[in-house]
Amino acid sequence: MTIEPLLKYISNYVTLTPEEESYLTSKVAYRKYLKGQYVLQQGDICKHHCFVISGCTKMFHLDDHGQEHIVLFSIEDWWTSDMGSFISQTPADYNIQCIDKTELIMFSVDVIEDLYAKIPKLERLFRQIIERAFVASQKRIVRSFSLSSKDRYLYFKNQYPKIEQIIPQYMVASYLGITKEFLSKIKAQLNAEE
Amino acid sequence: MTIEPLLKYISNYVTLTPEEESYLTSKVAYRKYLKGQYVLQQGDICKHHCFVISGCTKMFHLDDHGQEHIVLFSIEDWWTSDMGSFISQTPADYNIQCIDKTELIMFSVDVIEDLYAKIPKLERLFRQIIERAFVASQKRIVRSFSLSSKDRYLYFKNQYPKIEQIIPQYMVASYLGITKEFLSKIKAQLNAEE
DNA sequence: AATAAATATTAACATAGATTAACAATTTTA
DNA sequence: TAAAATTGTTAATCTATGTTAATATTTATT
Repeated sequence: MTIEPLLKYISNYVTLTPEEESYLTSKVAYRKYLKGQYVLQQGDICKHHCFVISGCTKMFHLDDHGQEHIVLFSIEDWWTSDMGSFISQTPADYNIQCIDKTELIMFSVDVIEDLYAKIPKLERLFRQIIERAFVASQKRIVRSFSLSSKDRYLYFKNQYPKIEQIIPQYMVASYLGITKEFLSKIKAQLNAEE
Repeated sequence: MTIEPLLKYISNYVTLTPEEESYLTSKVAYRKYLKGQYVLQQGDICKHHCFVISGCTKMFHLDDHGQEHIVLFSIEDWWTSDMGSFISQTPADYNIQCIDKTELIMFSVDVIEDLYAKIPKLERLFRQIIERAFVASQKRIVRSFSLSSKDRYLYFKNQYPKIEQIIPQYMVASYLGITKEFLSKIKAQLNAEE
């Protein structure tokens, strides 16, 4: 069954009864996207919080100069949504686009609220997931101020080796907040070092 | 009563019964700090999640070169803690220091878990608070990549006018990720503009 | 009020990283 | 397999911001 990876993911943190599992399964939506398709566009309302079954998405903001700033990559077992837009149902700041053929499990606002009410364990789990995402986000801010571009690249490489394999290099540059040309230079320099 | 501002803050979001309010009150700790005192030091375990009643704190990371990177200012009605350290009881990445005489309401790990269990409304509220903090943190990452230092300063000034009044300028610079000298230059330039 | 401590400014010079533009390599499509 | 499209590299030049150091201003202490 396609939803299996989500149930397995959840079971790492909390134990659901068979009834709870089938209730959850009955409520969420499964959807396949092709490479290049948008799950969300900046300005639209984010209707779903999504769990990635397979594939890869990027979430990015398009600034006034038409520049893309990648905020988040999501691969299997991770989540994606414009949380700000989702929780207040206001226009999104971010685009979410599939970098590969991607399978998602989608939680609508109503469904997620219903699940919180019916299965409090899930509210607890989602709180903990957000807490960890928040911690990671704050750490990224500190790294962006305290590390050089080279060190941020090395950190990324080390932290997300899987992601580096599957995305083009210019997206890594965007995630790191540098130009693709400068990342090229950094890599050349790293190669020269040994 | 010193805890009143916390109850008032909570009442903006959820309605507690008088029993719940007094249970909450019986569980949390109130503490006064003097200017300069540390609530938490990098490397220690963060024992409390704190609500600011009055005063101001800064949370910052000290990097390998001894440089201070300010992650967060907290004034009245806001929260402070090293969330990563608090939730997993591991050594803190951040220092929390009082910039002024500061009054805090402190939630220990045990207390907060007990409150979540006894008053699920509070778990919901805390989830929502974290969600908003996470959204704000992600937006700050995007600003740090898409805006110039000048524009980040203008954003800060506009967003946190109260904080700018009470802290020295070199801390604003640290929060923005620039040197105090460069912030001076930016301000001189802004003054020259009109 | 006088001194000391903390904070802010200014200017000369240095550098990480951006920009531009041309080209090279790889991947996709015909 | 060839052409087109996408991705990556290199090098010259430019710019935002950092560094250093001297000085000025404000605030706290005696």
